[in-house]
Amino acid sequence: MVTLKDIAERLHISITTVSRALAGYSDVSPETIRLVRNTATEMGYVPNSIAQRLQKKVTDTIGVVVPYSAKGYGEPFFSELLAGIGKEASEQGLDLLVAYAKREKELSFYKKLIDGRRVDGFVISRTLCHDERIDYLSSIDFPFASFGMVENKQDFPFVEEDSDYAMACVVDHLAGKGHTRIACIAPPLSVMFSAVRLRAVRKHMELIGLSLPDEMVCIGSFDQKDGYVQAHKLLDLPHPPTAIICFNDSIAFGAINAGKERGLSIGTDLAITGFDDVPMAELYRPPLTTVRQPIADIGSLVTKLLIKAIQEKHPTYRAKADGIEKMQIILCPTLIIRESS
Amino acid sequence: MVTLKDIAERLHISITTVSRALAGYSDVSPETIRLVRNTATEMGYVPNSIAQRLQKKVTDTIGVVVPYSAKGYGEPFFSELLAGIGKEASEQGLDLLVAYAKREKELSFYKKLIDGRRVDGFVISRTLCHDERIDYLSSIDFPFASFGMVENKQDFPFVEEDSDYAMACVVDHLAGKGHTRIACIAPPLSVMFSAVRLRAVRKHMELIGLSLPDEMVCIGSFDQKDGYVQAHKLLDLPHPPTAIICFNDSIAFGAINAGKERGLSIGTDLAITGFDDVPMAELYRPPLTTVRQPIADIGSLVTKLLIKAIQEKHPTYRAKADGIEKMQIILCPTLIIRESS
DNA sequence: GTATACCTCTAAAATGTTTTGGGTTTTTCA
DNA sequence: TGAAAAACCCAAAACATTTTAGAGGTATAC
Repeated sequence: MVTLKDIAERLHISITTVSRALAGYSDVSPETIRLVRNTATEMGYVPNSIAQRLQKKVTDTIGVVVPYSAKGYGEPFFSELLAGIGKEASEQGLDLLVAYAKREKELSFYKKLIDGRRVDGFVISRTLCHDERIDYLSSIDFPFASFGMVENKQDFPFVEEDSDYAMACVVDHLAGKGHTRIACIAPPLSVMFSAVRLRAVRKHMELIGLSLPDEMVCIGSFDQKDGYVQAHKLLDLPHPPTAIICFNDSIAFGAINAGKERGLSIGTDLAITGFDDVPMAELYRPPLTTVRQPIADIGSLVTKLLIKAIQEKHPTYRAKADGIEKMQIILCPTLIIRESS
Repeated sequence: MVTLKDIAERLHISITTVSRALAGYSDVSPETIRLVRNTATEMGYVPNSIAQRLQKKVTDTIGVVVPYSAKGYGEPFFSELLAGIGKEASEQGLDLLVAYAKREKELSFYKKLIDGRRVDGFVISRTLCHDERIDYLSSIDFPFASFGMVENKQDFPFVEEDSDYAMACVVDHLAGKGHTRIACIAPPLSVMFSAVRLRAVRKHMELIGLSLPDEMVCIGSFDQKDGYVQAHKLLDLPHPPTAIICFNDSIAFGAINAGKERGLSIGTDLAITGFDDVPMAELYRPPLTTVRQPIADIGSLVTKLLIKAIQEKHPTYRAKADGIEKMQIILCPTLIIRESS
């Protein structure tokens, strides 16, 4: 492996000059710069990134901790988000370090990566209303950006969707079809997006004169199986709903299956909506009415926010988040109406 | 941040001794070891992994390059595999570096990560019959392990499923239901698994006296949309098939949709089988008959193979692949019969 | 009583880079 | 012609660790 020293010896100049020539400092003559750069490429020089990192006290790496539970790994949500983050990182010349941690060990992974100086910052997703990751990272002033806000804190970089608007669209759409008994299937309300979406649904139903009684709100998990179970519960009620708002697409797929199993015609007898618009939504039968959130693009956006946050600590940071002004971004999602409603 | 030097100064001993005490060398007295370790934890010492890496010439990081095309990111296949790799890596104390590269830039990402000495080895997946990644890595003797073999080379670590057996099961199952006009929808045959599976299907059909004419073999892409298109093509034939073997689950979902659209009853009029058994397979309507490959577990297994390969270069490597003997592993998949056939 | 082995510790080198703080030569301008 | 300024270059320190090679002392063996 060829090093700066090798180049220096070959050209009979100092290592310093080689380093500065490659970096394009103005106190190196244009000739020398040209000469050094040519020899470097000719000799196949590639900087040793580890040595660079040791010296610069920067890792050029961003971290993502993906939680996993025993029952299953990759929810489509995380893989989409990861792809967006990874794409942006790769384009900016940053490495993406992914750690898979059991839920209960999650925070210790953040600590380990920070203490080992292995990442410059984190992308956080699926925030909780009170999120210990965010509390911890803010408390030690370590750079991060998140997809999702939290209940008690506002002064950190995040991307959030306008749930109020999204749910208003969904409720209006269903009410417009004549539905009055509308139910919800939600993940645990400790999860920020779940709490926010439920609040939004309730608010808009009341606004248009509908009520959302407690038995019409089912709290479960994130996945299809749970959507199936919760939908059956709802349909077992003495006055079952005619429309079910599911807080993500996986849940909605499960709910559709439950409805079908009871011989209901999804879209006419029973309306079902999702949230996210994962690729499968369009291709499911019937195709799912849902709220589009371009998750991969959001991943890129959060990454840009993170880069900006890191830059403020390291003004000479290699990656630049051009065109990013605000530290908090609220996206406006769109309702995609398909046959399930 | 506390360093070895800080500990050494506090205890009035040398940096060397601190280092060796923490590492548990036998030429440090038990007392000193105890003292040093206590002070280290008390002071909150965490080794600077970058400095360690520079010295040890090892990164404790494994790399995965995920290809993406313009139209879509995370196929379920990659996210499952990634989860398995990540889980294993995290358990072994290794970092997982994920790069997202456009197909045409894929090889250059490998080179970049190697030249920048950023990973100790790679996990490769979805091999091609002639795979330039494998050619390159073997040629420079850089450690890797793959999910999938290649046509012209046998002496590298890989995990492969027994396609011959799997396809024999599928063909027997369909033939047992009385199907004689059986078709295939396959990804490009330059992809190793696609070529191998097609060969296996053909072989077993001939073995039981059936033929697989050319018009019954559709070559397309990997995704649902393509499955849909190809299935329509097959059903447009003068003598359409009564069973379609899809070479992965996504393709099968698309084929099911195409069949439904024509008013065919999937499972009775038209049998459809998939491959992989992704979580959605069980939950699709109708549930998909498919070949189970535990992709996440395979990810872990390939990672273990990789660790073993790295160990052979660095006998002192931190991660150990215990219980891994062979360098090539052929897994026996199982046919999961559901309602789609 | 001397040689040997052993136990415990350490100074210095090495890893490959960037930065600091000059140093030397050449150019510019009065 | 002399002084100041500019242009170009470099030695050494620093980053935090591990390894090498050996020092100094005590215990063991003959």
